[in-house]
Amino acid sequence: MTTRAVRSRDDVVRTAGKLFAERGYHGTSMRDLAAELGLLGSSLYSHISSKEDLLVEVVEKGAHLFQSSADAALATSGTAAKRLKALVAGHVDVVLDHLDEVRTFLNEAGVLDEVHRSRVLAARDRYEASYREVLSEMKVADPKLAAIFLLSILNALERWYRPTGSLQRQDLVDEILGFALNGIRR
Amino acid sequence: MTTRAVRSRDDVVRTAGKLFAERGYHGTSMRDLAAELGLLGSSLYSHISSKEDLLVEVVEKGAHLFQSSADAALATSGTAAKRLKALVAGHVDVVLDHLDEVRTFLNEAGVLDEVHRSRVLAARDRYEASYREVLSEMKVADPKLAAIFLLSILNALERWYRPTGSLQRQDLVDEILGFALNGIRR
DNA sequence: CCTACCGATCGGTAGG
DNA sequence: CCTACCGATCGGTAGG
Repeated sequence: MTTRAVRSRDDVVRTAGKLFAERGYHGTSMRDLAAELGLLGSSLYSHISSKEDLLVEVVEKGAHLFQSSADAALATSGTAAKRLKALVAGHVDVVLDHLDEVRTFLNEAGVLDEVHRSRVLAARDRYEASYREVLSEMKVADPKLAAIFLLSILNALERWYRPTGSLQRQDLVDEILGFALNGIRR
Repeated sequence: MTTRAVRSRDDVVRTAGKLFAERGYHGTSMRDLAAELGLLGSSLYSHISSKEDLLVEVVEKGAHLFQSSADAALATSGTAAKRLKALVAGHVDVVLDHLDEVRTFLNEAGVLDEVHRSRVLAARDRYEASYREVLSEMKVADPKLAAIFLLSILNALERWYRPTGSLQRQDLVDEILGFALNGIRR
């Protein structure tokens, strides 16, 4: 006899994040998602109410992780340089520990309806403002542009970094900070 | 009487690039594409043979633009620093002048079948190798990582830069080069 | 380039 | 969580 799979709502949301990250929202069907969980498509609707709601939940989880990380980093006592280091280390941790939610947050937010999309854009801007603020404290000439450049490096990690490689997490943080502070002349 | 729209194959490919860039490959239906051209879905098939072929064509156009740009930059005489500047200026030109093909190249290549995807990955690695080579000539400590960081900044332009803003193209190039060479301490 | 289709798949529901 | 569906939309074809 075959056993029926029984899944929690959290299983559904987490697996949705995985598939949205890998194949994109429009590239993932509800039947794909159900199959990944060992269910039939219709069974998903006892856990969630719509595919769109699932995307909202995953993307907002990503947004929340980044904001929590930034809030903690800004609360670090000491110099602004130390807070910048905490911001970068926190960002790296969020990307590497919650890759699916981060990828969905970064790449699929554009699919959301107007209301949710603008909420996500606002969250992103608030997060970026944390970087601008610390960079301002460090008397950087153009904190806005510096924040964009640093976050470009950080957000791109999702596209190339593999934890199985030779570059360890702490080294990665140091390399990014070194590059941001001094460029390639080190 | 209403006039029949008559489109060229190139119109179809260019418009496909626009929609793939904006909504993603899976978020664009052939009827969406046709409507954007003032046609009915079935009319597209006198120009192209499949939706997948359309994606291949747009992505390979993006790959080709970047490679041509790098080849020209590497042919620049003078110092390695000058060649790096040519690489960065060329990349910025490609992104700003061919935004749709670039966005599709960067964000939708993963949708391609195995054969085409690995071809695109190889093209990307060849392009990145141009950066590694020039950075090596400049005696950078870790040319591989420096190339990744610089390209992270360059590829992210697609996500935030608006030509209507106050930052001009040449200033953008200078800012990126300054950041890459010296970091935020300038 | 349009008319008229095709089978397959989509997100989702009713009811058990 | 499954069975049995639903109408809508998908990529694509035949023929003019």
